Amino acid sequence: MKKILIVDDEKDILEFLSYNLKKEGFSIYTASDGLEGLEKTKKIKPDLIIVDLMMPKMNGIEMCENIRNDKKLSNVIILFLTARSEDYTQIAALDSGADDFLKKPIKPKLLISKVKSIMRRFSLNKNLKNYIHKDVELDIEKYSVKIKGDNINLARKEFDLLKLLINQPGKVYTREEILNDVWGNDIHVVDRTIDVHINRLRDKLGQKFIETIKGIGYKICE
Amino acid sequence: MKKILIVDDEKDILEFLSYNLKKEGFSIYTASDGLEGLEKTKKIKPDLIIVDLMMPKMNGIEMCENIRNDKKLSNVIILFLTARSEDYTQIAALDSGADDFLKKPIKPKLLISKVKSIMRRFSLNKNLKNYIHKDVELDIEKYSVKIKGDNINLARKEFDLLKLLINQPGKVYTREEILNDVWGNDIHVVDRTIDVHINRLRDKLGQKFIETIKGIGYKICE
DNA sequence: ATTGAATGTAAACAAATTGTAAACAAATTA
DNA sequence: TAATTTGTTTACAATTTGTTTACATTCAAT
Repeated sequence: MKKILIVDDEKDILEFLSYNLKKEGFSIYTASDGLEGLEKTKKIKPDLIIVDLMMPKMNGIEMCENIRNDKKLSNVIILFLTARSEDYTQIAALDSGADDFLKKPIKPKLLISKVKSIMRRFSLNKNLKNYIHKDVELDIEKYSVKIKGDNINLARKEFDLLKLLINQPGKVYTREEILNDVWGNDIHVVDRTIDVHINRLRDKLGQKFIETIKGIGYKICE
Repeated sequence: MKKILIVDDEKDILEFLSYNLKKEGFSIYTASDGLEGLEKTKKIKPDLIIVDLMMPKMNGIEMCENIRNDKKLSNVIILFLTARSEDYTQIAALDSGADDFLKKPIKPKLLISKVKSIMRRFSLNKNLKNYIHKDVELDIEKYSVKIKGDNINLARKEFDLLKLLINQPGKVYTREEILNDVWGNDIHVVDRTIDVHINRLRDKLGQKFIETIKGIGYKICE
């Protein structure tokens, strides 16, 4: 399910947006200033961020620039929320890396329509994703994995497994989740097979990269 | 160079947009109604289409739907031009597959900014005429390939295959992608045929130019 | 410390994928 | 038409990848 982070200091707007987007089946997260927004972005890794231009602590443009400068977050789509319609503001925002605009007052239908449109556009390019965690860098499109900049070779299952785990470092993935995601629909393998692949990943990525949670599953160390 | 097709029935606007976008180094093509726009889209395969909502013969929304329903054209970006700002118009347009809006009156700076922003997001280099990677040089129009300046002879299928792969060195192309792109619509070949052509390309370009990603496909080494 | 279940790990085996040469078919050119 | 080039299929070898198994080790609960 697509995750949307909404960042605004006005509670009314947060609630209004949350309500309307939840109704459409998105997972909604909120933050009330730029700093919090930045933190949550790192933590949650939303697909889309809707952010108010004018906020205390860190405004939308600064937040946007921060996000765009972080390789790990560079895939997210950013939608600006603004009452202002002056050109210079729009240009400043575009240069900071925003993908689109929503002007206040926001009308629900238009909101949904825009969000869906931009999501659709995004899903066309979804293979461009990169994951970076510690020394390990994963490029989905190139099917390549680097450690400290050096390419290493992973077999397909190893790659898929790593791709899943690195999606959310720190999160424990159960054997069931792993089987469902990496092996797919009709699973005809013993679940010890996972252990073997984890073992091979450890050989290649270092012993401390993946942690075992006994009785549950595996996770990538934060 | 990026190609932009502008479709509008008002001459003033065509000229205004052409002037401003040419100045930025884009190749500009124009059409004055939806039908002509559709034809030129098929012929020119622009990177971006700027199209007026209200036009004679075929309006922007119809044209947009036609384009989105054509698989070969579905990658093009569509930017709507509208004087109206009523929500229902925008929604209809977004649903028909438009990617963004420009509202009249258009301000030059905002126009350039938006076009560049949207181009950046879709920078896939699809319609380039020449590709150069390492020692290999490809001229699409001449159908010729040079290695270190010396011409070599590639069969048509080999050329098409190389053209696809060299589009994005480093990106892995799956067998499916390759079949769809090189063999086209009704594919009547076994996918091992790809391997044979890859093999022949390797004989001609050197063994290290194309890399196999086992279980996935092939890519050109960066 | 003991116990037992869970996990680590190496090795054996099975399955899948690709490289490659050769044969043949189809298309193109002389 | 014949000769040549190009495209496709096939078969088999080589290699890589995936899975299972067996035994060793670890860890947490008792």
